[in-house]
Amino acid sequence: MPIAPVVPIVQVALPLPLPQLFDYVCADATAADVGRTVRVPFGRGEKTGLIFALAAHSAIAPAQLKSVTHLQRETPALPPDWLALVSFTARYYHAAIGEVVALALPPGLRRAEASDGHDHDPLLELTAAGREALAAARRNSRALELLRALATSPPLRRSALRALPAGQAVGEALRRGWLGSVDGPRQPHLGGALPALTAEQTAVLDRFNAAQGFGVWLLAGVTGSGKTEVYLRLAAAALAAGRQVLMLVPEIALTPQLEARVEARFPAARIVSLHSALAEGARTRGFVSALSGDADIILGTRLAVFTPLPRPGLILVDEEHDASYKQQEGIRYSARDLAIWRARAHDIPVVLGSATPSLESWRHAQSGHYHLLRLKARAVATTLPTVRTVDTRKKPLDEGISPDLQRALAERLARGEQSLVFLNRRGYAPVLACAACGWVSRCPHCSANSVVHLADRQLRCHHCGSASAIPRACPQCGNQDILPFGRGTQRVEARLIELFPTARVLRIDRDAARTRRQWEALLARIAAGEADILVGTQMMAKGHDFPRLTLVGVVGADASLHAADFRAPERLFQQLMQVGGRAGRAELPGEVLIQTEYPEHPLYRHLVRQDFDAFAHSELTERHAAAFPPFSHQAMLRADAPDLSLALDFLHSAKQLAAASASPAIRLADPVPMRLTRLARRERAQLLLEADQRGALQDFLARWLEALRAQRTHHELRWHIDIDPLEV
DNA sequence: AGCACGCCGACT
DNA sequence: GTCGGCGTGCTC
Repeated sequence: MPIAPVVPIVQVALPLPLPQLFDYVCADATAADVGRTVRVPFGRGEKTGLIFALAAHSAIAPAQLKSVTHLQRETPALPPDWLALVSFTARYYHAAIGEVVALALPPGLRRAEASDGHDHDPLLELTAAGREALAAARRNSRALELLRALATSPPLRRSALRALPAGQAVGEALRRGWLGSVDGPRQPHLGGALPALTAEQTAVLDRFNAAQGFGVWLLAGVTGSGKTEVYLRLAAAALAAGRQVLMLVPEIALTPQLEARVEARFPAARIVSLHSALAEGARTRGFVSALSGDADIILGTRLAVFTPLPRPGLILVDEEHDASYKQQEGIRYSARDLAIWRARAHDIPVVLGSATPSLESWRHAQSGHYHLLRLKARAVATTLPTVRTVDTRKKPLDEGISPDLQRALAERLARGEQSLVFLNRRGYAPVLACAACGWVSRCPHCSANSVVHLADRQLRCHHCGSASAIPRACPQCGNQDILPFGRGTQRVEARLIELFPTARVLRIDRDAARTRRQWEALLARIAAGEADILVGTQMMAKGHDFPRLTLVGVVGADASLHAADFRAPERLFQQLMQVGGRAGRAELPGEVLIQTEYPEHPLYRHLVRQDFDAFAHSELTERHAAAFPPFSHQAMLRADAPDLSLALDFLHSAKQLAAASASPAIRLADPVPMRLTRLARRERAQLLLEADQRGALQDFLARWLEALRAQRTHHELRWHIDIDPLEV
């Protein structure tokens, strides 16, 4: 009996919202091709997919199997651990595997062209000897050896320079005298005088260094305590061991300082920066350079968690509590949680850093699942800012500004110091209203008010972006006296200009800093001392140093105090700690004034004492009593449609379907309209699911969602599942 | 998701 | 008599 030749079958993930892999015949495929991209016929067209596995047989009838049209072998294959990360992401967030691939791969690798090989990594230009020399130098993490390797030959030198970030390469070339006396940036200092460590920092590093392999380390350090220095020391050790470092930051646009600091500290390391604002080519080059093992440090936003790391050593997650680690649309993954999963898979440490850890992480640190590292003192010779509340019930407010704040601002002005008035609401006023008939400026597409923007004479919806001119009279009754109610940054700015005519007032919000360039220009003006009083939203809260800023006034924080979301207090505390941390750096002591009508509120009392532990303890006690996360696990089924009833009907039927098969371990809430029910002409509703055990919830969801997907629904209805939702 | 096929209303 | 609405079903 003749033995049938075994034709290899490749199992391919395709960019479709379907859970399964697709089998294709690929005559010359070997195990080494797993993780490579392929061009395959699909339907009547063609698609690019990623080989996830090789198989000898397929469940699909042989006659129906098509053949791979092109197997891309130019770029290195994605390694098995990367495929495992993608598979896990698909499984955990209940997303289609091909869609996770599309999310995780940079645009340049999502298409596999028949090779003309015109797009390539600059490093590939290096000769074999050059690559070896670079790799050896990197393993030893010795800058001089790397430079020696660069200097061996002009072509090698040129290629190697191109492999460095532009500014750094110019600097290096200048140092080496390769460019003569061309004007360029100042020489980056190599190594040089490292900042001295505080006793706390030393203790933290010692504890970390005594451990090895996988571990989650929660680095809880107050603002200014030198968390970044700890990151850099940890990174240095990983680099010295020839390993790669993945460093995640919430928003790279807001952290050019960190980028510069990393580059200055590791001039010989290849640093790749990855974020969604990057051009397609640059993102792809960064990804490939990490994949090929050339990149040493990968600095990026949440999407960088999918960067392949052939020689992983350390993962850092800065500001781990930040909500921007959770994707809020499409596949709603948490980069912080995936970073932890990856660290476990690679058996390497992951460090979560924050001045105000998420209560999830804090609880894990309390229970011993994570190792807690603390930095309680500021690294520079300065005490923490003093924080006090201003009871606004007893004070006359002038456009929201209390006499206390006014006095404090005047003092700073007299001393030539900077102040920040923090108000997390942009625009002039949140609503325009008619006192005669009760008309208010509603967004025509959302269940929200349209915000008055006096600067460009518009009413704008902050949710859908729709805008219209400010009417001169009430559109409903013709009354001429329609008035803006409430206050935004523009209004406070305007009043501050009147109150302090000699002061230079600068507003910093998303309207003033629409682009990264505008934002950097504003930062430069602040740094150059061109502003006395800053009026800013939460943009101002994130990791920037303002050396001359000594006063932070918080206006209108009470609004978040009574929000329905159980995470609202956590967010408010984090935000106020963070913005308060802007006050007082270097040798100037800082002061924080929080205007409130509830000075006795426990949240403010913890804030005044800057006692995160006590705040976390009281919040966790409440969460425990209510069986909220981190004491339970949640998933949210959301639906939206032109009609609310359509969305609610779907959720009700979904709940019925769930009740039929759910174990008592799964708690199903009732379908309810979302807080902002109407958004961009669609009505939204949600159904909350809870369980004490993550596994039970996951098992149930897998079955339930499969059944839900099999159901046909009204064509105008959209739905999605959100695992570990941040907003409930 | 696309993109077919497949049956019922207003037009050259 | 056709063009076209989107309901349903499949894609290795």
